[in-house]
Amino acid sequence: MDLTEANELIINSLKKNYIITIFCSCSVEYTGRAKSYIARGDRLIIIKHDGTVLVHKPDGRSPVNWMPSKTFISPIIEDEMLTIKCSNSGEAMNAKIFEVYNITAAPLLDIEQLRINGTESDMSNMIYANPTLISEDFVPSSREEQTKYGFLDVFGHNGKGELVIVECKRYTASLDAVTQLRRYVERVKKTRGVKKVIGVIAAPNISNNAAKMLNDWGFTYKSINPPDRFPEKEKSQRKIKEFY
Amino acid sequence: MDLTEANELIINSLKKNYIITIFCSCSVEYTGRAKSYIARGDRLIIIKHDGTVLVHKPDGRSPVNWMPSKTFISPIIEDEMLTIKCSNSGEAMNAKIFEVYNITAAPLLDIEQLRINGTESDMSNMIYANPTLISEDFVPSSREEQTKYGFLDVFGHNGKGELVIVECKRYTASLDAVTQLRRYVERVKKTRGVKKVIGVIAAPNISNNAAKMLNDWGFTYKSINPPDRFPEKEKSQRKIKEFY
DNA sequence: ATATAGATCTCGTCA
DNA sequence: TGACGAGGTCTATAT
Repeated sequence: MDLTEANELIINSLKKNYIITIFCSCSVEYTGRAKSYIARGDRLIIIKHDGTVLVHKPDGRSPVNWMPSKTFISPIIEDEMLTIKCSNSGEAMNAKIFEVYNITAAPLLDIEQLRINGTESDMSNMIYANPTLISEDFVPSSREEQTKYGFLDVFGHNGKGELVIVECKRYTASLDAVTQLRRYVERVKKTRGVKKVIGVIAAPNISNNAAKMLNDWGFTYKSINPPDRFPEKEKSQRKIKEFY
Repeated sequence: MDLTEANELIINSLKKNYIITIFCSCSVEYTGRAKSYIARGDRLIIIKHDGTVLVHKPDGRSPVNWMPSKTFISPIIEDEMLTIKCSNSGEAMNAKIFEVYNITAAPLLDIEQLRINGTESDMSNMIYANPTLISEDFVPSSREEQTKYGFLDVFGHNGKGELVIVECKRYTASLDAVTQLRRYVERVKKTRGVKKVIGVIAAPNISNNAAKMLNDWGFTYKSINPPDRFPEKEKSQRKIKEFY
């Protein structure tokens, strides 16, 4: 397709707030949070009506380059190339198009929103509703709340005056999860001025190193699967006991 | 476009390993790592030759639904709808297409790879090459290495026999950054059997809470801008001294 | 606007 | 293959 023709089509489609897909050969340079460059190759460029721009290689899940919504987009013919100039406050991306194979533009209407479950939030709700998943004596008092101690997945006590903090993870709990729990436990200890706070990791699995660190810090692990997931494969089940 | 015709076009394009874009009205259900559903709306579906599938709403940077590469894709006419059935080990996504506005399919060839700089890795390299950025007496001995102590951004000593660990962050250092540093410091202390290890956060900014935690743990903060970035705005500069 | 933490995170790397 | 950490992460939420 002729580049001048392509340029006009893009400009008209931008005016109409169409979503635009461009099959083309292009190079892309980016400056902003980092700097990047990719030499000429065949790619798919997507321009959305909110100013989002995506550049996709022929494979891979993630765009090789992109600009977030509210980006200012101005296509221009320059040096016999069609350059899509994109900029916002602090970032700039230029896609230099050498050849256009196809342009499609259309208005798309979508007022629906994704409904999802099986998230970490659902997991903490499940635990809140079924506290015996943690222990027989666990009494939850808040869930997923920005308390003055910070954001705690599930917070409560054990009926003996000891506070309990549960940190949920949907997958294998890592060192990060344990340090996170530790941070929460210490904050509550400090704020409440108590010596003992029970810290619990609730996750389907826990990594070897994380389990060791958990043990070092006197926390406990409870194997819990998040709701609405495929059952874990047996081989990936870890036995927490082996670490004690 | 007729759904049967669309179905055949998709099947043929899949056989040829083309990248396929579908402007359509569809609903999408997903089961796997979570469960999700989005009701009928206009969307752009992208199928790549490596088995990646993306479903994009008319706005927003991220796909509303997706399947990773190596997904098995089988389009089928069912109940007067064109369903794109996608599955791999553990996940399944079905896009039920009610109406097709446009299908474009083409072979794209791209052998180029993105070259990028200004990452955290570049930042640790910069510090390694210019140790006085941290302090006058800092002597780095390794950078970004998976040592037996774990992954350390920059590791060295101060010439007085005291070990120094530098954790780099490209943006405002958060509580997470401090807990991470703390984990590294303790690991090195334990492994080397020394009482004192100097922990340093190198970042352009640090959050208020992170600075307090840093102070509590006796670590230090050094304001350093990562290379190849736009200069920080003055207003966003934090004064570390106010926390001490 | 900043801070915080999750995500169907994705992606690379290294043991 | 799992573990670990970065990312131009993105996104939502709370302050």
